[in-house]
Amino acid sequence: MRKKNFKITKKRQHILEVLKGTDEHLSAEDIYFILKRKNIKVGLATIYRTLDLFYQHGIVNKINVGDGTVRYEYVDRKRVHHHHLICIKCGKIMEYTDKKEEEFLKELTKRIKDRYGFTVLSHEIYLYGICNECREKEKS
Amino acid sequence: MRKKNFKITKKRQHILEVLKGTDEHLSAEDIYFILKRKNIKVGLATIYRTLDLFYQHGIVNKINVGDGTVRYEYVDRKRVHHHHLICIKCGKIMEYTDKKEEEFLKELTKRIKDRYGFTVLSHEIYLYGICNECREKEKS
DNA sequence: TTTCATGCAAAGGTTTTGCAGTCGC
DNA sequence: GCGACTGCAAAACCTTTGCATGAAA
Repeated sequence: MRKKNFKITKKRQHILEVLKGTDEHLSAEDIYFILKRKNIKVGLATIYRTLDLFYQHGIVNKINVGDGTVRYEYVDRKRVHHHHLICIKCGKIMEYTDKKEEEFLKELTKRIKDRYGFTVLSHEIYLYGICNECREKEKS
Repeated sequence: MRKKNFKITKKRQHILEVLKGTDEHLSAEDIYFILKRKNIKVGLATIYRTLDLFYQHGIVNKINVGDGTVRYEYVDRKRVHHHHLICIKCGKIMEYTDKKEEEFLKELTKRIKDRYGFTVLSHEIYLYGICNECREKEKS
């Protein structure tokens, strides 16, 4: 997995650490400011380049909820596969897991292959709606 | 559905027609050039504004496959609900439908509500992989 | 005739790129 | 020392906005 010509530098480690240490879905700019607050100076361009590198190597996932930025999350191989809930009121992104979904997707992949000749390699599911907090607020 | 202060102009009709007349998933720029080729001159800004208007009124869906643009598709109420297959080689976007998926999503919506208190209102599923044509090409 | 729609150009926000300097191995 | 990494600033890109003009009801 680790191609040659791929150096593990301090700055890259810092970026990875930020991603590992949060359950939020961060944009490049988010990471830039988080590091800045810790007095770690990394240029935005470097962050973009590093995130792309990580993505090419399967170290992070891209999340695209249509808010004008690409967000990233660390791929933790010890965790169950998950998907995302996006609140259309406050924009919060949450993760969910569902056992039956895994089974379903496995079957779906097979059906897609049979019907369309398309080989599914990965999937993204986004569920849009109203989160608990926003629903409570609306009541009042 | 049709709010007041919403005029049906020639240009808006042209834009809608383009969307109705294709099974591709078009960006604002795509639409701009398609109209241009037909000698119909509509400014890009107008297309963006119109697409947003259509979106607000549920006339079109947004598709976000992470290629740096937002794409749109006409919401045909006579068609079954569908989701998208995206080829990671050629970038082609295809649609698929799956009866069992509909059932599954209905159940999933209920489980999400029970477990997370999150009310699902809509969903997007993107399956990434290799399309038939690209797989054939790879063989050779 | 009043209100909304449009075009143009400018601005906005995010991401990428060129290049000179720096660091890791 | 060489090749890869970084920062900065500029550029590229997609999308939005302000404003004067034009079209629709």
